[in-house]
Formats: sequence, structure tokens, C-alpha cells
Amino acid sequence: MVEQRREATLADVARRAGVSMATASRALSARGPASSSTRDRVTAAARALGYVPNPAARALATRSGTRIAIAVGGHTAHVLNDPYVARVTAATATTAASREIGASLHWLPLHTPAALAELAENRDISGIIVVNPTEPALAALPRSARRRVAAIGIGSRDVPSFDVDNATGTTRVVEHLLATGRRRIAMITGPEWLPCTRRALSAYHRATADAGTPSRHVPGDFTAARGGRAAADIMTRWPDTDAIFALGDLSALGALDALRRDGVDVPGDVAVAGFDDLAFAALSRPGLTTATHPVEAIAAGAAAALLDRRPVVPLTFYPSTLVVRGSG
Amino acid sequence: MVEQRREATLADVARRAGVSMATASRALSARGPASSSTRDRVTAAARALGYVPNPAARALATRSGTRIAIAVGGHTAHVLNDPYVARVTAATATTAASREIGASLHWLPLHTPAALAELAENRDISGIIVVNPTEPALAALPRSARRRVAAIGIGSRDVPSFDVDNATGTTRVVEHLLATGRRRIAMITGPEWLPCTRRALSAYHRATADAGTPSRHVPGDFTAARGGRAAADIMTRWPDTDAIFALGDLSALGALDALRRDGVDVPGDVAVAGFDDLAFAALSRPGLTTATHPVEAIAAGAAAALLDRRPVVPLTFYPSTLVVRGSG
DNA sequence: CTGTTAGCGCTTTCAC
DNA sequence: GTGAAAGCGCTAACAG
Repeated sequence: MVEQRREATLADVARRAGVSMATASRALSARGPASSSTRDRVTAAARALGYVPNPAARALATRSGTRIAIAVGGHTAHVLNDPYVARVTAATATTAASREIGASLHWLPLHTPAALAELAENRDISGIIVVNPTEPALAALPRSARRRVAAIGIGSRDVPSFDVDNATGTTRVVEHLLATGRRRIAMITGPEWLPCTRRALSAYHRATADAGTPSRHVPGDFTAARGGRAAADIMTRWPDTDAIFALGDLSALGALDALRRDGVDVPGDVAVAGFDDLAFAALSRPGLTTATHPVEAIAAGAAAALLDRRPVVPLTFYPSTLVVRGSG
Repeated sequence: MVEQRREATLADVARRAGVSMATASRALSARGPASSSTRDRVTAAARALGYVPNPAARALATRSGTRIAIAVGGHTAHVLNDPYVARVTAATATTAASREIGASLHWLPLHTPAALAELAENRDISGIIVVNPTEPALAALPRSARRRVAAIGIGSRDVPSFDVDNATGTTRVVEHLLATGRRRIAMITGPEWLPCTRRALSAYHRATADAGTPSRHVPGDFTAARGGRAAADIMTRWPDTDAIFALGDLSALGALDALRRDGVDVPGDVAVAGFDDLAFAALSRPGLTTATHPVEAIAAGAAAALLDRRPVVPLTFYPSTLVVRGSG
């Protein structure tokens, strides 16, 4: 740690290394030609001076942007208060910090698919992480947005997707319920406009079909209140249901509560399982059986892909593992 | 919305308004002199061109930074995964978005008070929000950091504090417990090194003293596990305790669970109350009695103070209100 | 009140 | 492989 009166600039580094600023820039950014001896001298000078590049200057010169935007679709700006969104934001802001940039959080009105494209036009934004995008929003992206957008949820030809493997996670949960003797398993999903839960729904259909048991599906919205209503709904329509799997712990906890209130014993009469493994899943009584969701790793992966601008596989799935607790 | 081949720059605006760039800059930023007629012309030109200032250029010229940093003290970087920290980050990133900047999240090792000062040196950072700072960290700040740091927690002569009014919140909770007949109320606080909970502790001491009831205090760390252990500890040391108040819903839920496991009836034998009103406080059985904590408003207030660089009162308290549920 | 003139710190042609 | 020079878009003296 070298103390400097004012922050060292590239000019200082170049001077100390006895080269021009242009050379110093190339050597440091490893872009363009540079002899290895020069590179070493420049690197040494930079370290000696405690040189840290000025992101604003770099952004201005390269038009690369100064922050990574997180965009979340929803009916109201209220989605920005969701704990899941908060986790994504914190993880992104941590990754961003290590690259000397920031993260900003934006609401995308659900019925304005052009909003995402508009964000992508903003040259001050290095890249965008779209959380739970819809197909129309993705389709409205101009080609120029390629490599500038990554999705946590479904992707598209141009937008790589980083997501939890909710198909396998779902399969594991359903198989666990089947293995413990459940035969009439109902599922509560996310909002119907949310495409990224479709894979989970298919996995559920397949798992129940394979077992020769019925499929019973009710959409939710990831809130506890709606989860409770969905559970009541399920028990009315299919009174012999012996397990409820909700895609989201919050909904599952809401379901758990509703069942209990209606005098249904959990897990005696009906098993309940969730998805996400939130901190609170371990605190309910009975504890909530669920599947993990590595949000932090997913957000970090998406952010890194965006910032590194390196070619990336179109679909990256992060594994989800079963967590068995008392509820089912 | 006007479509432009390339983004309009200040030069375009100035040209269209028939003034110099300097004048356009003054007119738009409302800094420095400018006749109102000029101002109007410039504003109109800017709107017509759909002009949006380039934050990177502005940051470079003014050295004002491109992001707001959130710094959280803790023993390990694990504190960055805390849901409370995530809420603060999301709220800050939202406020930042409206100012075209970003937010980054940083861990401050607890025993390196200089880490905060070092962050404050970074000229790419517009301002810092310190979450739960310690006195040594604040004391280590150079004078040059004035107006660049705001605290969510304790402040100092130079650092304004934005915090929930946990003294009043605590008083309300304790008075509620007293009003419902509790007489031996114990309190679980945060870590002992965390100064921002002291006010709450004093309020607790005062409220119990006023009522002529004993004070029973055990430190915690805001986690559920520790809350559970603290509750067990309390019941061992003071078996006649009839209420436990935890400064943090997570701890309260942990306490609730531990009591239940030990066969203690809640609220029959012992009432339990928390603080924060997390989403999950409403989902436990019995529901958790608690006090609200307007994290989003606090973070937005701190961020705005930092970005506006306007004089700010040293201490801003956000009100906390009692939420009575089944646990006490 | 307004225009001119220098930068802010970095990258990037384009010669050499 | 390296250097000179021209910006990126904006603000801040300093004259007038």
C-alpha cells in the first residue's frame, strides 16, 4: 500500500516505466501488442504506485458504461421489494464492486416490452441482467443488445440464460414425495405469464405421469397469501390431495399455514414442499422440505459473463438439491 | 421520445439553443448564473433532442464518482448474504438508478477500522452508506470524507446517521408486553460490538425500570440459531421469565422455536416479540408480535443525502410502529 | 449573464 | 512494438 498525495494516473505509471501512455495502456489492459519486457516494467510501475484505473475515464473513452443494470418485470414497481430480487441485487452489487463498478435496479412494467430495449440503449449501462423476462421483452431487443443482456430465467437466441435447474429440482422433490408414499401431488407454480417456471411444470407433469399419478396444477404468484389461497383451492377441487408442492418457499409457507388453519395435518394428511430454501424454510414448524436455489452464484455468473463480454454458452443451469425437513 | 442516430450530447443541445456549451451546462445543471430566457431555450432544446447527460463524462469532469458504495462491517464476508443487507442494497440500487448511477456492496472486516477510510479515498465512489458502523471505523475517517459518508446505525460528528427509531420501537414493544400483564421481560440484543442497538437497550432498561420490573439482557447476533440459544439461556438463568423481546425477527423466531421445543407455551407461558417486521414474522405460528423497520425508506434517505450533497441533520430517525400478532 | 479555453484520465487510430 | 495526438462528453475557471 503506497500512499500518494493524489491517486496515481496512467501518466504516472507510464512515466515511471519510461514508456508512453499508449504503451502503458496496452500493457495493462493486455489488449494490443506489447513486448513482455515492457509489460513487466509497466506492471511493476503500476503496482509500485498503487495504480487503480479510473472507471469513469475508461467508460468515457470506451463507451463501455459504468454500471450493470438489474431489470425486473412485474405488474407494479413493488416487485423490487421482493426478497429474491434483493438477493440477486446484493450478489450483483458484490460482483460489481470487485470490478470497480456499480449496479442499479429497475422495474420493467409487464405490459411495456419495449422498456427493456430502452434500457439497453442506455450507453451508461455496461450490461443488463433481466430477472424473469418474458418472451415479448426479449423479442423486442434490437440486435445491438447482443452480449449486453443476460437472463436469470428464460433466454433467447441472443440472450444467454443463467438459471437454477428447476426441472431437476422439481423432479427430485416429486420423486421424494412419491417415495414417501404420496400419490396425489398438486403443484402451485408462479404467475402464468412467467415462462421460466414452465420447465418445472413439465418436469412435474412428467414425474407424476411416470408414476401413474394425477397432475393437479394451480398458478400462484410467489406470495404467501396467494399460496394459501391456492392450497385452499386445491383441497376444494381435489379433496383427496395428499401433497402440495409450491414453486417458491413463500407460497409453500402460505400453503402450510392455510392447511393448518383448515385443520389439515401436515405432514400427516398432506405433505408440503417448496423451492428456494430461504432462511425461513428451516424456521417454520414443521420445517419446510424444499430444494435449493443458488441465487448468489447465478447472479455472480450472469454479471461476470456480461462484464467479461466473453462468449458464453446459451444455457447455464445451476444445480438444485433436495432438502428434506418435517413438512413432507 | 425522439429517435436519434447517436445519443444527443451537450454540444448538440447548445447548438440547437444557439448558446455555448458552458451556458447550456449551467442552464441544465441549474448551477451558476443563467438568464431565465436562456434557461428555457436550453431546456426546450434538450427535451427536443431527448438529451440525457452522460454520467461517465460528468463524473470524470467533476470527480464526483459513478457509484454509491454500501459498506457492511462483520467478522466475515458472509454478512453480505444477510437479508437485511440485501434489502438495503436493493433500495439503494433503486434510488441510484433514478440518478443514473450504480451501487456496489463491500464487506468491512471488523478488526480493520481503516478499511472504511480506504473506501472513502476511492474517487470513483460518490458516497458511502455504512451499515452498522463501529466507532473506531468512523473515527478513522479523514476529514476529507465529510459529506461522503452516511450511516445506517450510529453516526459521528462528521457522519450523519439515518436509522430506525429503535428506542421508541423498543419502548412500544415493552409497554405492550407490560400492558398485557408480563412482568419479567428479558431482552436479546445484537452483537456487543454493535453500537446501534445501545439506544434500544437503554430504552428497554428505562421501560422496565419505570414499571419496577427487572432487566434481563443477553446479547445475540441477529441469527435464528443464536436467538434460540439465547432463549434457552434466559430460561435457565431466570426460569420465571414471562416474556422475551429480541431485537431482530430472526432471533425472535429462533427463540420462539427453542421455547416450543422445550415445551414452553407461547404465548401462554412466555410471550415473544421481535423487531423488523420481516415478511416471515406474519407466517410463523403463532404470528410474531414485532415493530416495523422501514429499511427501504432509510436507505433511500441516506442515498439521497449523499448524492445531493446537501446539508443534512446529523440524526434522522424513522418511526417504528408496533405490530401485534399472536406471540405476545 | 455568456463564451473561450482547458482539462478530467483513459483508449485508440495512425504513423513510424 | 511503440509514440504522438486526437478525442470520449462534460464542467470549471477566467475573461469579457
